Amino acid sequence: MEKNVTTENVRAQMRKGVLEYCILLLLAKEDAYASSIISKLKEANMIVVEGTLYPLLIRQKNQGLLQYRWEESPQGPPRKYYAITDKGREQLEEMNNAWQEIVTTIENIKK
Amino acid sequence: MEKNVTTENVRAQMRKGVLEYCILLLLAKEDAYASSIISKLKEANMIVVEGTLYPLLIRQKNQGLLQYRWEESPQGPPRKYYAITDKGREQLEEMNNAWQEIVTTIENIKK
DNA sequence: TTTTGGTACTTTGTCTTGCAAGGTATTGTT
DNA sequence: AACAATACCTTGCAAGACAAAGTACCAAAA
Repeated sequence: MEKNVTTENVRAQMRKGVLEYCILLLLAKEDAYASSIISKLKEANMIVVEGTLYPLLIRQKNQGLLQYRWEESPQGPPRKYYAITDKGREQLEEMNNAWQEIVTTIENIKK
Repeated sequence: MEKNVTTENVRAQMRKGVLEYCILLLLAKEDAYASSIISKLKEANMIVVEGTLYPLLIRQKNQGLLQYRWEESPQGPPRKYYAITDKGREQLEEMNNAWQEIVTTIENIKK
């Protein structure tokens, strides 16, 4: 079944708006490093690539929503584990509200 | 309770991803001109300004999703009424699916 | 010990898009 | 004529997503 380019664009654009939200949701459950975040999001159908994620993590860290620590990897270079901060959890609550609002708004417009 | 700048940004970003979707949803119900679209979206809590909407309508028209006709206004200059096309309705279906997927994805990530 | 392959992090350049701000045009009222 | 209200449109800037290319580390094979 051909999912044409336009269709992919539609999905991509919608994903953009919730990407930061997804990152915080994931990190609220457990610490993770960039590559593992990409895998997890992929599993959940939310495609992200490195060039998107790395700058995004840095932005969120600079905003004080995240912090990180280096950890040895069983194989390969060390990993930069990100953890959500208290401020990040506050922001996450805002995002939960914002998300709920958007969902409601769409439902209203559909009526 | 102060809704700070950050909070507004969070909402704004989420809205972005679904703006085009909202336009098509509205126009699928009835034809409308730009100013009225802005009012309707505002009512539904989805703030859009002219500088965003006009280029967006033009893009959607250029993609063949919309068409327009001029109509006299009871007062003031003529209005450019936009109507959704068949192609637009196809696209809208895609967007309905995409939206549903995103909602499901978020729910999955929350688990 | 050099090479290869896998893992991970980072940066650069391009393109799209949202938006503030300013502009143009039409009509009716003062 | 001047003004106010309604509409439409454009410009310039900034943010962000992503492809692509680059850097670095480690272990195992050659």
